[in-house]
Amino acid sequence: MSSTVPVKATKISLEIVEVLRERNGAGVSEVAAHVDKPTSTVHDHLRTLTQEGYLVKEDGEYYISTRFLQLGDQARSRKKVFEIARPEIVELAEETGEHANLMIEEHGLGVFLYKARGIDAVQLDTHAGMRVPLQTTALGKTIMAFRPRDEVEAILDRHGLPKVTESTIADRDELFDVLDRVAERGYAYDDEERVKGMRCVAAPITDETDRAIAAVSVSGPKSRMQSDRFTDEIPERIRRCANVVEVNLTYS
Amino acid sequence: MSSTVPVKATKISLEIVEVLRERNGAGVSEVAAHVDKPTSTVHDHLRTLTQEGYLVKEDGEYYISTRFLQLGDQARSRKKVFEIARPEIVELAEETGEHANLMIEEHGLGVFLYKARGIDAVQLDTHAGMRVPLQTTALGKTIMAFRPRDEVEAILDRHGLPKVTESTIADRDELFDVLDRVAERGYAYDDEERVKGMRCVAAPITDETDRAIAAVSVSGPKSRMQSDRFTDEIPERIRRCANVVEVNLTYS
DNA sequence: AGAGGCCGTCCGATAATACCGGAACCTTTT
DNA sequence: AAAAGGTTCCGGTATTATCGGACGGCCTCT
Repeated sequence: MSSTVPVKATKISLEIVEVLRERNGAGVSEVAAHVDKPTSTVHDHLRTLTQEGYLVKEDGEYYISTRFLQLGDQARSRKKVFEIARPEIVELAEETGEHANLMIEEHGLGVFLYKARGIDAVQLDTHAGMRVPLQTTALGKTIMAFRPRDEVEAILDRHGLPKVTESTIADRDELFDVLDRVAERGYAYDDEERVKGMRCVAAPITDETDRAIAAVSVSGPKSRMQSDRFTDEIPERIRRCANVVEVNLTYS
Repeated sequence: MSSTVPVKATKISLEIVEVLRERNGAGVSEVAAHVDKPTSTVHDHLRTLTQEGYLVKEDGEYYISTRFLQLGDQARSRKKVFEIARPEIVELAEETGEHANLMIEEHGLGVFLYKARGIDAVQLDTHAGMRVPLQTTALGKTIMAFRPRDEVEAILDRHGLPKVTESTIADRDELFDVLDRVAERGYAYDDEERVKGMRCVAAPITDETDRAIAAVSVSGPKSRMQSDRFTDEIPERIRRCANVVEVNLTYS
């Protein structure tokens, strides 16, 4: 479980940063409790990270600093698919009035690269950079559906199939059945599998070899995601979006 | 110079990340040359950071991963001023057609929190999270102008007054003269002090005690930033924007 | 106002481990 | 084919991260 790394001190620092993110700021002993280390050790790390400018200390609590903004921004901008897909995602959100998202896979997890909000979009817990198990979203499922089977198996071995809501797919065989259908159809659904009351349609963005490099989606409340709109209109619109991005990717 | 920290290994890891950011990806020996450490050591750190998901390795080169996106996003969203100012900044950009920016101070440096592009906006090197010495921008100058003098002195002691272009203020007394005028007037100018050919107007966002917590600006090419527009119209518009944000900040 | 508890910070000894040289390995070049 | 340049692996050693303990500040409760 606790994978061994060459530089343990770095790992601890990163774990501390992660705790600060989860808790949205914390004091020394609070962090210490969560990483299971003495306060003196945690204090050493917090001090180091603060001195280097990666944390800020505000009235006794440590917080993530905006130093990470530059890093995150660069990591994202490096992805050609982001730069090309962004305007299309914005348009998708405007036309549908719902949330439109862009996801990539990284280290076996789904990463929300970008999110645009349409006029009717409900408040949602997704935010840029969020990581989720691939099989819990329509986005992730389309990505898996357009990847070689052994690669998908390797990802599942690494991250398992955690159950997020009652409807999350938790069985490996069942998942592969679903993926087969997604591959045939060309788009995937998510019916309250990650968030209760929310439905989602996603289509892959593939390269020349038909391998998924990203996925786009539209998601909204179940009440609005029904009948023709859910089964034809939106899938059609999303596939068109994905296609435009694919074409623009090849000419750049 | 090389400040001493409690956990040196963490510092080295962070330096390596910084090198990868600057170079936008690099191999082991390339990084090793820049941090002045043997390749074996650098390799240990790169391996650790990659295993923990903060870097990705693509055909022999290491890159910053989108893991940082989540961290940066959270650091920014935590700032009330960002959430409140963002829509105003967008409007500012739309109305003027130029670049509109939001800056805060962190660890004695100016941090671009948000940037909106108007229809006429020229391509610029600013991006979210970018850090600059305060005195090199109109934004930074307004922030300093609305901070107590001893605090400004401390910042200057820490970061000095690096010269970026020929017109950058490099003298401490001269800077304080400028800051005094800015404090009187309520807004600051930047005439090619950071980027050749670019002019900028900025106004502070202050709290109840008249201390600057952020600054907003509009920047554009010298050709369009002249006469009345530069001396009255834009300053007036920016101050109004800053004011709206200030009011909204107190009621939240 | 005083006492007690909690939390953050500092210090120093020691055991752990980060560091680095060197060797093996892989890939590309000539 | 072999050399060059890069990356990865390995293990000894000296550095250093770690952690217990002590100090001091702050808030709370009596």
